[in-house]
Amino acid sequence: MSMAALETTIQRAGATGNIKATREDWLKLALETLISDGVERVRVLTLGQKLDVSRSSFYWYFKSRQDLLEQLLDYWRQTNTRFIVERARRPSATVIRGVMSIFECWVDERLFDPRLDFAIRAWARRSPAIRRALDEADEERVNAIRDMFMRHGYGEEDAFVRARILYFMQIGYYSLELNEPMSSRLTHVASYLRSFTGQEPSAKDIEDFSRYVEKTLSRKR
Amino acid sequence: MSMAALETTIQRAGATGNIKATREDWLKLALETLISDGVERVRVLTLGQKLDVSRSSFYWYFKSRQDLLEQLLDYWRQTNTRFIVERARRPSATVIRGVMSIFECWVDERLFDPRLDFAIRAWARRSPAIRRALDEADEERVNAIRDMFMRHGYGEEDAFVRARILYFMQIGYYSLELNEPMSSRLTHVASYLRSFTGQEPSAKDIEDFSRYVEKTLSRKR
DNA sequence: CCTCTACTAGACATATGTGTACAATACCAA
DNA sequence: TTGGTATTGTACACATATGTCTAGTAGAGG
Repeated sequence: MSMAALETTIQRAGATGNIKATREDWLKLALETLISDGVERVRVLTLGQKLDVSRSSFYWYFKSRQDLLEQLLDYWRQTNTRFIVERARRPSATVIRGVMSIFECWVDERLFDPRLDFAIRAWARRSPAIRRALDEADEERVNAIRDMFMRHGYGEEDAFVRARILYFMQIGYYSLELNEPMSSRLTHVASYLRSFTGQEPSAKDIEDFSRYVEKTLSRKR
Repeated sequence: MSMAALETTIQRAGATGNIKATREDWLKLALETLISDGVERVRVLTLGQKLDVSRSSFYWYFKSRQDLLEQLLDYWRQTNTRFIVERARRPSATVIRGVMSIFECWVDERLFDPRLDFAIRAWARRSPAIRRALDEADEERVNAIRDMFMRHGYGEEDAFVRARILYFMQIGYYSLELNEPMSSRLTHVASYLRSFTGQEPSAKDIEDFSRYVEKTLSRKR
């Protein structure tokens, strides 16, 4: 039995009645649909068909489609921004190490899911409420990175510009959806660290980062 | 009478029958809708309502909704990539001037429309055909920028990385939709030129670029 | 075993979308 | 003025979406 199936069983053991799809099943599928297809495709009917469950079940767990969408936004709020800010605030011996901390988010999708972020960006184009939430998140992220640079002695203006370059460049990278293997991406790490900090990374810096990435990939999912 | 209204009159004078909405009216509105709301919202019914015309007129000009969408993609293909490549190929005395040529696309929406590009990116997530077209465009753009760096003596690997940084950073900037006034953006031009080329821009470089931007903004639309 | 409860199915009402068939209309030219 | 042609309107058929109401049903606990 797979982990996912096991979890589902555990969830269902706690429940009492005639359950085919749990609230979590609906939420998880909705999230996957948001990520891969965009909000427009998050539809009660379609989700129900995929879960092999009548639409009316949906209305037991959720007030309406809008209710579901709001919970998807909450999920994004509580995940994607939090880890970037946390990593940026983490104490570091050098700027290089500080930037490396943030880089961890770019190589570990459990810390930052670029496809979810993109889906929210597309959503924000048509919804002022989402737009506001996204602007707040972007500002919070850039500010956290800027503060990291400032802690390492960069002036406020310089730190701000460097934070922007680091963050914008990464968002742009994700926008292209290149699907490069991690090995190719790693070959550029030294160049990026040099550009972003203006300082030369040591061999040990690069080595430690490679080791971190390897460890992360091995215990993936 | 406005320019747009005049053009419309001229167009209509050439036509013969009972015309309320021209083929160009449909295309233009569809493009605007694609840009501001995404493909999903480009709908025959909705467009017809906005043009105050029955849906059946649409089927006179276009075979189907799919037909219209393909023409929107063609429009994007023939505009957004062309000018970047053209500017990147343009002969330049220094790298700084070369990068400045490309920067012209980032400040003049007639050369590159970031919102259209973003709409195509969102579209590509659900359509393999669009995905292919977009990958080709991204590669063509990066290669053109890389070649520009190589013409100014950068090694192939270095030129490639610099091209990516320049391009990714700009796509990321547009993804955030910051809506900064041009004056704020201009204050960072010297820093960007320095980062992207590794060389110091002259006072005249900055001055010339500011003048170009001013000229561009004044004759806008 | 029986009942309560948490969930599910199916029918209904309504809205919005695509695409087709054919009649109606307005303008130009003969 | 008369007719042809290019465009548009109306009506129809069908698909897909949301949300509500009501009658079930499966399984845990008494």
